[in-house]
Amino acid sequence: MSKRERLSEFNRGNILCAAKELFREKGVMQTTVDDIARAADYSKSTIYVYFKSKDEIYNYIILEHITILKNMVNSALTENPNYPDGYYAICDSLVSFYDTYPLYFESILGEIKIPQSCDGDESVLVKIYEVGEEINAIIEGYIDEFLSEKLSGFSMTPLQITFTLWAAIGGIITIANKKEMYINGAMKLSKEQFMRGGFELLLRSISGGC
Amino acid sequence: MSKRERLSEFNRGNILCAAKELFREKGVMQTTVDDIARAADYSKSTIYVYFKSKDEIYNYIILEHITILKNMVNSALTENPNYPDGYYAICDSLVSFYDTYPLYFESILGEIKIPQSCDGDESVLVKIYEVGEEINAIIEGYIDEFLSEKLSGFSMTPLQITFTLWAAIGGIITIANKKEMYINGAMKLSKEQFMRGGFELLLRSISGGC
DNA sequence: TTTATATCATACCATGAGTACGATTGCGTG
DNA sequence: CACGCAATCGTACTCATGGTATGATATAAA
Repeated sequence: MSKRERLSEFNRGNILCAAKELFREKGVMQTTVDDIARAADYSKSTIYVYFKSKDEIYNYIILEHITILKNMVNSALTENPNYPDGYYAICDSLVSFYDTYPLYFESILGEIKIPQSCDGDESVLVKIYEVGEEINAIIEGYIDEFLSEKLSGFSMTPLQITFTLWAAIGGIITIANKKEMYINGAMKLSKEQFMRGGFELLLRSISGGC
Repeated sequence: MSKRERLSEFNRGNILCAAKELFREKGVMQTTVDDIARAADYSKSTIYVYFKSKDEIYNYIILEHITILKNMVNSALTENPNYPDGYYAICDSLVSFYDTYPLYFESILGEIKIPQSCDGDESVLVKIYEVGEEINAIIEGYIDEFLSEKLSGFSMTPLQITFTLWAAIGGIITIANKKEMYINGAMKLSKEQFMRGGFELLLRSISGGC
């Protein structure tokens, strides 16, 4: 990598870092491009040299976080290779990811809401997609290894099960957090207890059955 | 209701109707208040006589749609009072709601993303919340009636099960639609097949078990 | 006819994304 | 050292949009 490229990476990194911090502090919408420029100590013009738009900045941050998530899932399964520990470890990864980066959870779950139209090549979006695929593959491998014999009775492929669980777990975490008050009040449960119950219920659906 | 009030309702209805149509045609973000005024044939000033903000207009439309959803769920269960038909009927209601009103599905699932801070009384938001509660109650009644004996083995209350299923079903529908292409390509399934598989999996989790 | 209310048109403000452009800085090379 | 190129800067702009202000006009009741 040439010196030029390294410098460029350095600048991009600074900008992303400042943006990340501001997004966390005051939310994505409430952060203006001028804010980012000020915090990163560049002029606004320079920001637009390195990124096409605020959206692109956001997408690069999403890429960073989906990669973090991949690593979390990966090490969860490395440390808990058996069944059902691995399953719960994945769930815990997701929960802990939500707790640490609540801003990005939803975007990542649907692997980015494609903004209006994906006209340009938008290489960031492609990379995000690819990391999403890697996460799929990791989980699918686990499902495949430990559940294939139990699942001989029904017709879903490991990929389909993976996707279904992913969707259901994501839904449970989302609701648990959005409706935490309600869960505390009407069910007398902490959101953690609620989620745990949900994960157990789901597990029963793939391992249970006579 | 006085003539004055009736006129007022009439005007509010016209505005909401125009907004609804525009939201459907070009999306919520892409619709400006000026657009709404032009389409409804009022001046912008008048719009702001009847509604405090664009957000409030949006919330009234949400209220309308969550009520539609409540009626759909209700009649689904009236027409299919047994088990497991009722369960699948609820799922189908949600799917069909998504198909007809994709714009509002997500907002309604989390029963509205509370905008920044719910400072004012915001009576619309309260009403939305109440209709959400009514939907909960309807489904909870069904769960309670048909599954209570099967569930004696484990510790979840019907309300918790209702909420968990709601969250999981919502997650599955969301992902199925956002990732329809992927599901078609990598799994060779239509999104309907995928969702059906998911719903069956979930049902197994509450009815299965030896 | 007077008065209150609803509606209107128009102009305006504030914010924020993104652009234009000319000035400046600073490094590498002849 | 001097030149030139590329990065960076600052400022001032455009444009879109939510929301407000204001004073004019219409309409219906008293």
